Amino acid sequence: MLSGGKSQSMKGIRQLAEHLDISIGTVSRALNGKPDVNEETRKRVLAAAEELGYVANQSGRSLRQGTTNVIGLMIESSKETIEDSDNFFLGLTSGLQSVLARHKLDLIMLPCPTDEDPYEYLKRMVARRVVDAMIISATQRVDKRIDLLSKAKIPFVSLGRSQSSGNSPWIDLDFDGVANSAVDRLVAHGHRRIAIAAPSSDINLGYIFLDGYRSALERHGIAYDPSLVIRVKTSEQGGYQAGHELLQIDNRPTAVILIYELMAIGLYRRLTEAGVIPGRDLAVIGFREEPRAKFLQPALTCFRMSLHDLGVELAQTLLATMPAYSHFYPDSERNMIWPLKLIPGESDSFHLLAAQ
Amino acid sequence: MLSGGKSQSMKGIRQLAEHLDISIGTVSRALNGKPDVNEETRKRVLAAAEELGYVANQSGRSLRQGTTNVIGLMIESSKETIEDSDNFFLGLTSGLQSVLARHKLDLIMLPCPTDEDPYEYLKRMVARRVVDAMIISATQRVDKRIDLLSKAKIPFVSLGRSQSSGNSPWIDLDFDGVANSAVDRLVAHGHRRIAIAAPSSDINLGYIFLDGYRSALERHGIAYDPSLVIRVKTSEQGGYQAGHELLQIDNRPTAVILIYELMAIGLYRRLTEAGVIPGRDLAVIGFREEPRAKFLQPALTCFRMSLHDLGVELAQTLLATMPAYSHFYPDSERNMIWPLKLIPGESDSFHLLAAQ
DNA sequence: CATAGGATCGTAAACGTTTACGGGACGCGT
DNA sequence: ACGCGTCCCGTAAACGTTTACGATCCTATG
Repeated sequence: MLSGGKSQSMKGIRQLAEHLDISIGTVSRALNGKPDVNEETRKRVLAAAEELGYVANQSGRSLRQGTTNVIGLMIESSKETIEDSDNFFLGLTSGLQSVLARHKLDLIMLPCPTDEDPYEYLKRMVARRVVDAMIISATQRVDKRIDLLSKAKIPFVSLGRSQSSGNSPWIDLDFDGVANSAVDRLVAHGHRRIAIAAPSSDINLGYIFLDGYRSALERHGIAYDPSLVIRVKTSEQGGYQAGHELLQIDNRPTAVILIYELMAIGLYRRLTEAGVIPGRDLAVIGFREEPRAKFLQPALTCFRMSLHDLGVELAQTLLATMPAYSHFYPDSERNMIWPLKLIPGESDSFHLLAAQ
Repeated sequence: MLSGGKSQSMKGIRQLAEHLDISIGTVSRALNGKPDVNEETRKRVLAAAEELGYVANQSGRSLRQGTTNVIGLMIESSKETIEDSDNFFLGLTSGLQSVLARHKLDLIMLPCPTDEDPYEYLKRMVARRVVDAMIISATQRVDKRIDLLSKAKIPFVSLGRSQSSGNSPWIDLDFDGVANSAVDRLVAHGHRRIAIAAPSSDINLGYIFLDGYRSALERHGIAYDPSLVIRVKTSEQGGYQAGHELLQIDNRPTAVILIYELMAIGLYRRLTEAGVIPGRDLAVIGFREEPRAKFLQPALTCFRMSLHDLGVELAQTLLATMPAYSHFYPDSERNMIWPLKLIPGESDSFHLLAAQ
């Protein structure tokens, strides 16, 4: 046949094989780096595949070997977590992909529709066998998704620990540590009435954060005052709202800890409206990398981390639980508390002791 | 056999079939709503499937019918567009999914790694046949991806028109209209020196936006002054930068048009630092839904849109080009300019004429 | 009663790939 | 000459599903 067209429509491995006058089995082995194939012919095969633009059909491959080479990152836009912005996930994917790419694994994001139950959504995706493994975020305090994945024996790692996590792998931000050092720092500056803004404690991070706050107060011999705990959403609006409620507390606190930096923007605005100057009349400490808060004035004292690095760690933790890849990451921790770094600003720099 | 366990491990349609003592073909037809199956047995099948938690293996299904029932949304984090920040994509998916769900189509997001060429990435995904159709964003002024998809006969719609789009479907924001009415409005307030901040014109939206700006000036008999065009990134930093450059233009402009609302936050900050009050000393008009800009003071005059609705429209436009679904959307436009609504604020409310 | 035809179902091929298995060619040592 | 091992390759089965086709049963009609 003379129609050995250049970039003709490439149907499948079969066409590629007869174009090369080689059996289809050999072509497959050549492409997949299997042994038992002459180095000479392997080169020919690879060249031809490149030229004709052949890429293996994913369905056929998955069907045969029961694996998809795809890792799923489930995302949802819940307004109670600090993980629901495009920036957060795009930051993560960068780190995730840098690891996954080494193993020829692809990452896809699975956005759970707002009107669907996350559990049911995940169930569907898992049953369809569209991913080999999962990364879940916005972990709830009790999270059925974890049981589901465990039972289905789908490798996974959750961003955020949960009561449901038995010995399942997770990475969680160091809410406890952050709450503690925030309190420590404020107390060292002379503050005794320290408010805190956190989301509803259905979300585990809210729970842990608050727990760290309470234990830190106790450590300093400061009585826990429930009226200083402000329940708001972790958004800019939430910060505005927090500022509003803060101003109405009698015997106003002299400092406030925010669970999410983004809230600081709203908080500043509300305070400024009321003539209260952040950093002079009220100390503020924030939390988590948030580029949008970068320009605040006075500069926010906060805890930061690298989303990219977190992504890297997540990927490694996940792969370590997958038999086919675990040997690459022999001493990866199954659970991990992700540290954050204090970035001193001026929002909490005034000393009450000196001022009084 | 007595081991008709409840939620035993469900291997496939075969197990389901012999559990029901029905042929595997009938089960398949029953599940897929095909005719030629007794309504009675269909119910039995559906019930059993539900009970045993059977969901069709996606690979087998895709392989057979050459379709995946998955729509891909390609995303990348380029810092030059207005589509890569905050919750743009999460906002879109909400609308997209509300339409796709009706047809039992799933949406996945395909994040292009930052170190990979978007074109190559897309090519890989397409060749693998992992999606039936594509939605691409951050369209470039010339965009090879469009040729690729056209040639591969993969249905797609692009958010943003391009020189490369022949008669391929797209939806684009009404940059032209926005630029025109922004200029109109400012001119009506007496402004003659109107600056504009936009990204590099490799990005098509920058080009179109600027074009609208120029033609509007011309319409009003105002000479186009290149020194009033500020090239910055479409971020908060970009806005800050824009403010900075703006202050250094001699014979300072009295108004500025921003291509992206988020920039307003940075701009306000820079202006305030310099003692220039937005809305009094400089008129500002922004563009695009951006919740973070909601609290700016003075309130930003801007153009807004619903991301959800845009997602709906994108999905419909896409489905209209897919033979299997086109009859659902008979009179869907192939190309569309997405209108934005002017939300008057106070950032441009002062009249130069009155002031002088 | 014969037959047509509709309703319902079973059978088997096909989708594209990977991989276990076996076979041929060749080299080497005995 | 024979046996054995190595290297390379072809053959065919298998993955789970859908669907074209044909078979069976039942009913209505002539």
